[in-house]
Amino acid sequence: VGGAVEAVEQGKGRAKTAGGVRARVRAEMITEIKATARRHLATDGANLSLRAIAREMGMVSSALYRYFAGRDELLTALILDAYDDLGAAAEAADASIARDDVRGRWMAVTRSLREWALAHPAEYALIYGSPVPGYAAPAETTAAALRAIVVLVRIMSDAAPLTGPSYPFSPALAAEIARVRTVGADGLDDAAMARGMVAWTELFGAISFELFGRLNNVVDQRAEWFDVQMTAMLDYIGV
Amino acid sequence: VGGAVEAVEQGKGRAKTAGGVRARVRAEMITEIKATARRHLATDGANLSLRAIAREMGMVSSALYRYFAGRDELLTALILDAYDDLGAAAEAADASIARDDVRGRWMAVTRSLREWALAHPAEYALIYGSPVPGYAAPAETTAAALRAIVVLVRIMSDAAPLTGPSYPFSPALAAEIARVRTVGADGLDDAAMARGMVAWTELFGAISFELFGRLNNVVDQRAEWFDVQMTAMLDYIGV
DNA sequence: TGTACATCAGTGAACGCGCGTTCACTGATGTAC
DNA sequence: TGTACATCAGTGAACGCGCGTTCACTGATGTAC
Repeated sequence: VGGAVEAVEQGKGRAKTAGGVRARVRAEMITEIKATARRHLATDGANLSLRAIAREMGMVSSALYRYFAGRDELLTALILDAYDDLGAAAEAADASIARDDVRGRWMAVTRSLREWALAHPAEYALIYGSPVPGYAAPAETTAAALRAIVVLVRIMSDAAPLTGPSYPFSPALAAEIARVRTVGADGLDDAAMARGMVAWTELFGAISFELFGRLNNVVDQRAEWFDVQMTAMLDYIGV
Repeated sequence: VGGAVEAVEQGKGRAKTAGGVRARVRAEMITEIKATARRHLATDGANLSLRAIAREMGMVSSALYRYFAGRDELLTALILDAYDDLGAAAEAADASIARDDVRGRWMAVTRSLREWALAHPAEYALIYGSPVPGYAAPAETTAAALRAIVVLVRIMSDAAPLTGPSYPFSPALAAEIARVRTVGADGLDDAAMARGMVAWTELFGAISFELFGRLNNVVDQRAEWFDVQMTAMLDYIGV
């Protein structure tokens, strides 16, 4: 398989390289199927129809089974892509700000998450909305969800030590909070990590409220309101 | 119509009262249809099927059209009921605590909202989850959504004056926040109202995280974690 | 009180769609000798 | 380099389902005189 790719690199279009071409065409087909699926997601929600995707691509629905074992596998691929894309947006936003400007990094990252969600509402709903009925997300998806969160945790970690309100936890809850810290924030104490989790909830709560219509007829100045909330969380965390 | 109901009250089962009986049977049918629909919501999500409901009730699907003009009208009825039920739970929780114990009232009400959501996950998803594809919620539903929120706002109002962090708002955002205040919190200033809206976001963000699986493999001590978050919000608001 | 008529609930068939998945197959492309 | 064989993408038909909504209808219940 790896050899086929090398053949493409060396062969410069000669017939011998066709094996590599086949692999590349296959990858492009998968990309196109997912792109078409994403477009359908936008109008039909998670009621993803393989037949509709095939129809739009001008092929017969059974052909899709060459690429995905079924509807659920396609859904899983879309979910993984969405987490990855969201995570990449967060990383790019973080990288664009000077390391020592931790507040600036927090605002840039949270804004980038909001903007990604606004630009990809259906994909956001897929990963942060109500669960798709009849679909059980495989374990790999929960790992993929970490990517964006790690960026946020690192920012907090870079700003440590943090001071702010703390609350008593049972040993069991304290252990769980400590476990969250292992994703990249060893420098934070339990109380700071807990405040970070409060902010995490506020962040996605705010994005979901906006996207799912909870702000309709309530707040129209949405970018500003989002910034207010995220600034409030910064202060609350103690950054 | 009102006369028919009176006839039932007076007639004590005689044949003449059959008109009132018809109206009551009709109301009972509507209740039963909605109850069946709610049960289906739990397994199939918002992909509510009129045929499946009719089948379970032992009737033919077209018979449902005697009671609801179509699928969307049934969905609307379920949404209105859900908001109402949620609001009633909040009001009951609030009423169970001494008036001057504002912190106790806040905790009782927010807990009751979480518990309602856990007991009615599908209905919660219907009103606070991702929008149902192809369904446009009529304006009446946004009014119904207020009931639970008014309870929270009143608690804050009863605790006024509140002190806490404040942020600069544009005049446009300030006007929107002022408008929110009119639902029953005239005693609050803009900054306090904004903090309340932050808490509102955190509250439903926390419930949604728990219900939609975002806490899986992260936090298992959920009731305690919820209390921590809601206590944090109380302090943040300044109650 | 008794009877003629109107209202209403529910039926059953039909229309015109949709779906995921399987299977035997054709024909093109890639591989091994 | 040329040829025989293997791989693979995509087809088209079929299976066995599902759905919302409309419509003419039957038969029971309620109403007006």
